Amino acid sequence: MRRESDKITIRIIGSKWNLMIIFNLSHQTLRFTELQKRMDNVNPKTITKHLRYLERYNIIKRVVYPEVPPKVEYSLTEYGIALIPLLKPIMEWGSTLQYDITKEK
Amino acid sequence: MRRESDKITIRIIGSKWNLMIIFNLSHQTLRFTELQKRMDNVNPKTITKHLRYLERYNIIKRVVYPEVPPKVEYSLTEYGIALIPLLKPIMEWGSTLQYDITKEK
DNA sequence: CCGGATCCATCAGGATACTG
DNA sequence: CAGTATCCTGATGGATCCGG
Repeated sequence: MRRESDKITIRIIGSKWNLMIIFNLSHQTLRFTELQKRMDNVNPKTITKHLRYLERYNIIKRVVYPEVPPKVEYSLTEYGIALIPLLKPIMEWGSTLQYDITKEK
Repeated sequence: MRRESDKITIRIIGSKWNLMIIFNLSHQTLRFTELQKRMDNVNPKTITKHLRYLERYNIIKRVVYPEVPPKVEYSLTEYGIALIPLLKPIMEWGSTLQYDITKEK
């Protein structure tokens, strides 16, 4: 590992949940429940944990509307948006993955 | 998530260990113990598990030399090498990450 | 030297209930 | 609605030992 920042970067993109959140917010703002629905109805604790983590690194934005019932919207920040075009080529790369069944354990 | 392949891709790059292996092999072939040393001396079980996983997807290559003592070398395949230039921009992106201490929990 | 086998601690995440 | 709290289970990874 060359740089210290690489470890943090790996901790961010090396996480299934973080990636799923980022992808789901990549082209739209979503409320908590909407996001949860798109993430296979994972339990709220898991989502909250990763949302807070991404928020701390200024990758996503959390906007609370002081209403009843409560309304909270999540979206990517400028910084987070900058990640999307970098992730795209990797997904393209992954779309041609070949699973070797002979190495099945 | 748009495609089925995206889920697999996320399972590959959304893993700390997989990323660390790929990075460590990105510019050199390494033997098991050398790789282990560079990965903070993580236990062999963890390394083996992820090496096998990456091997099954043709991302890394495992070459066994029938010697005594045994010698096994790991390196990226052509397919794995193709991932490196795609990962680089993301590491650059991550090098400017800002941690927001006010959102410390 | 390359791992597989075993035992154990930790933790992520599921299920569910509940509140501001 | 947007979480937090609680309880629980399964997977992950550490530590150690051992064999080919």
